[in-house]
Amino acid sequence: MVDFKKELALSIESALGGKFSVAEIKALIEVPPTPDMGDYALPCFRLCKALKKSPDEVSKDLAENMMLPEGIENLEPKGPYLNFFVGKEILAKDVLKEVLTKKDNFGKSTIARGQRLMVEYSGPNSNKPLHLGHLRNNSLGMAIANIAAANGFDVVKANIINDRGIHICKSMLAYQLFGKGTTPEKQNIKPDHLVGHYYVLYNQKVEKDKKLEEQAYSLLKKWEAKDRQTRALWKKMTGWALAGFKQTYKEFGSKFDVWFYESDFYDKAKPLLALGKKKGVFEKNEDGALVAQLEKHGLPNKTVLRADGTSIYITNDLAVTKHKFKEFKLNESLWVVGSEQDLYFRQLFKIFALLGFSWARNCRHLSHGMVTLPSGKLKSREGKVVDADDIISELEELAENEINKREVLVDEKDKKRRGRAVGLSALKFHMLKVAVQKDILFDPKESISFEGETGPYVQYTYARAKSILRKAGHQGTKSFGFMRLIGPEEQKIIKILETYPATVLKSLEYLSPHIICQYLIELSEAFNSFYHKHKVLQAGSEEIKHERLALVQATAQVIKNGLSLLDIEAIEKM
RNA sequence: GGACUCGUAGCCUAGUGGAUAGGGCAUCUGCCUUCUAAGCAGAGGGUCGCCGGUUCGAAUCCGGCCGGGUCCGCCA
Repeated sequence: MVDFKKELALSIESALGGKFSVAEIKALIEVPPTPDMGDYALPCFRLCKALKKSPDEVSKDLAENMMLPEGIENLEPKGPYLNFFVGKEILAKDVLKEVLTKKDNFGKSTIARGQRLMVEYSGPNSNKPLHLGHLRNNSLGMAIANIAAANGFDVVKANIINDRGIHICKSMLAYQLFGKGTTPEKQNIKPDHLVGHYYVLYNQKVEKDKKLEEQAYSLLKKWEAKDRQTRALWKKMTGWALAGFKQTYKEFGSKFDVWFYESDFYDKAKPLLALGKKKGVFEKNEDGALVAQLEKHGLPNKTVLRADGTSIYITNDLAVTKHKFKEFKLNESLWVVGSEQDLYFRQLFKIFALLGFSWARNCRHLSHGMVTLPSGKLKSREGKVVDADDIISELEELAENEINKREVLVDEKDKKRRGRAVGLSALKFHMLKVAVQKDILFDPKESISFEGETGPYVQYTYARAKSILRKAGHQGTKSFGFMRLIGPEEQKIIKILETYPATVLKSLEYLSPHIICQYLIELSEAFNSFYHKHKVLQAGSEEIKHERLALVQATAQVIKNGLSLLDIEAIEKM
């Protein structure tokens, strides 16, 4: 595609006699608020001082003196702004040809080629099932991984299972005391839910019996001492939890290339701890615990090893991260984790820097807001959560009901498949469309809709477009002379299509999938307006019909490309 | 108490220095013998938390204040 901003900047630069660089001018050029003001505009405020003229004069003089680049048909000074108009036919041809020849690759770039990026997300504790918070995290992790890959990153999607620690021992203890050797099969319950049941039970029982705390702790010591019985129980229960997670991931669409288990790393931090002691980064405090001395660096100190020598979360993270960079030869590592761990990651990364690892500066925490309920924070300990499996199946069912309302005699299997696609898109889009750092208040009764700015709305737009192409028997556009797509509705779509590649780059730059969501909403709105105003199949002439079909095909293509970045399925029929 | 973060119509939300602050939900009015009404067109609804500052220009940057949230564990 022609880079009109660059072409304009070149012309303006030479008209101004080199007083400003092309890059400076290009950065100033923007898109005016409404189409009647043109396609591009130069605000002249920044230029006027050096030129010793008023911005209005600069704009007027430029309008008289500059050469119009090819494709720019007109220009118009309007007060301090200089507005440019791209030829409608040229724009249509330029954009549609690009979309329809690149197809699935439209919007991809190679700016990060050769860079290996690990995206770590999900990170569940193996003592309870996944909940809605995990689903936001998973949606983000997948979208970020897709967006990075679309820009050339060699992405490694990683999951670290927190399968050891005091919290695991709590579920184990409750099961030991009250489980009577039951199994998920005997209870006919999803295995991770059985484990979660005992975690909640522990927290109920410990209210009345504080001795359970000591018992859980002694279980942890036995575990670290590799006590055979304890390990056997642990293996059984984490196996259940993991089997359950994998079912949920499969249903939700979460994918991972690598699985890390904390239990493989809890005792691998010794060399790092020794290094830290040698460098004076870690010091024993009066109780005997090993503490990272961060206060002189503006952060609170952080314990890295308990006084009794057992590991805590950060002990593992030290070892895992070193392993990650070394074994996977990473250029960068990104942790997709909630904002409640902001301080933790600042401490962790600071420790890496103090230990002298060069990769410390390539660690990044993608912090996201929490999901809260009208009654407040999600609390697994009290069982006050929106369970991931429940909410997924609930939405799939709601979507199936919607299909039932609209269609009779649908094939059951097909209905299930479509219901699943629509339900998941409602859920994922809902959590991806807001800026990452914002908290999301989730009201189970009201939050998820299939109308308005939603995933299903975008899917619906796609299905409409595909339906037209089907009915037209459209085989795909082969020739690219578009002289008739000059109406405001058509031009609006074309201009939005044009900005897709820049939108994808922006969402990578800011690590913000919501930019893609906003884009898809805007494109869908433009297409639906066009759809209502103009007929494609019964257009005035065969030429118009063919050109409009190309526009429909290009719109469908870009919606599909955008949705795939969000890990949402574009379906042929709603 | 300190650090971080958020504050935009009744509710949710976009906006990372530029022209008249965009959308969605809810409310109201129209539009299905015409390519899928999960849609479209339109109406009403705004002290962009408050006060200062920087700037030709501030929802956006800076300072202060107010309000919500999170964190400041030898939990994860």
